[in-house]
Amino acid sequence: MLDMERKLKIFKALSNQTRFMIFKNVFTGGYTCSLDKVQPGVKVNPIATCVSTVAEHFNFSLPTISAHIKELKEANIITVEKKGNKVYIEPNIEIIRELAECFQTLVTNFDNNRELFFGDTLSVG
Amino acid sequence: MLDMERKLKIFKALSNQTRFMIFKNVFTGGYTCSLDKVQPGVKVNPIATCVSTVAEHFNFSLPTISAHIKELKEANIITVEKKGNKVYIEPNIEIIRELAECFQTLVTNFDNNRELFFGDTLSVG
DNA sequence: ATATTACTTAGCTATTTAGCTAATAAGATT
DNA sequence: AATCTTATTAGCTAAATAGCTAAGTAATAT
Repeated sequence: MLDMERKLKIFKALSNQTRFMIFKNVFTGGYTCSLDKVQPGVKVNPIATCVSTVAEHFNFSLPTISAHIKELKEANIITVEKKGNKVYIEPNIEIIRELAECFQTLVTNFDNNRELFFGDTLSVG
Repeated sequence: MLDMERKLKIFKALSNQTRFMIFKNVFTGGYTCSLDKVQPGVKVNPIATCVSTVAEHFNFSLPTISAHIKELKEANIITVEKKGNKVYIEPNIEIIRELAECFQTLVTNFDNNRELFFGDTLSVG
């Protein structure tokens, strides 16, 4: 389970527009890093593979993007893997899955408690 | 649907420990504001009903807590209602529900895309 | 009418953040 | 070996943030 500290880090990481966009970019851009393992040579959506490639999509300096990626990594919502010269980036889907579950649990518990207390359901306006 | 700006505000609101704890407090503390409407006089879990009551649970000044509550409100994850002297606070469950759905969609799409591309499923290690 | 309660606003300070450039490190290429 | 590519680190600045106290507003109670 994600403890509070981890959640705070994730929220902080995603609270900045630049980092949010980088995350989106990494998440939707492709998983060349994975692909390399499975089908070497196959290149799809090479948008978000490495730091400088990500940086090309932003009007910020490479060190700025690098620092943001570091923060996303420390929040554990992306993983990075150095291969030779480059740092390959992947979304950490398991953490996002956990986060989704956290929010879902919150909502479900709320609904259940409400039903228990008031004896109504959400469908009843 | 929550656009990026709204999401950024929510993440920012939840990225600070004090605000996170206030949110937790409000979320789990009780919904006296709602109860007042339904069953006037019934008091349950009066922990998070109003600003000063929330503030009692923190070692920060009332203005500090007030400002945090304002930010949670502007992120739209709580609602506030002034009744006479007091400001009653409730969690905005619908926004949390939307957020849960966003994350769930992200995860589901990821899994589907992966299956489409690689022809495997998550259960296959 | 006055005092009290509940909350917000104003104005301040210390700290953190997000950006930059320049310098450094470490592979890859020639 | 020398150079180029990729990325990080260091050191800087402007702006934002999170806390505070004091003062102000508005409703309630005396």
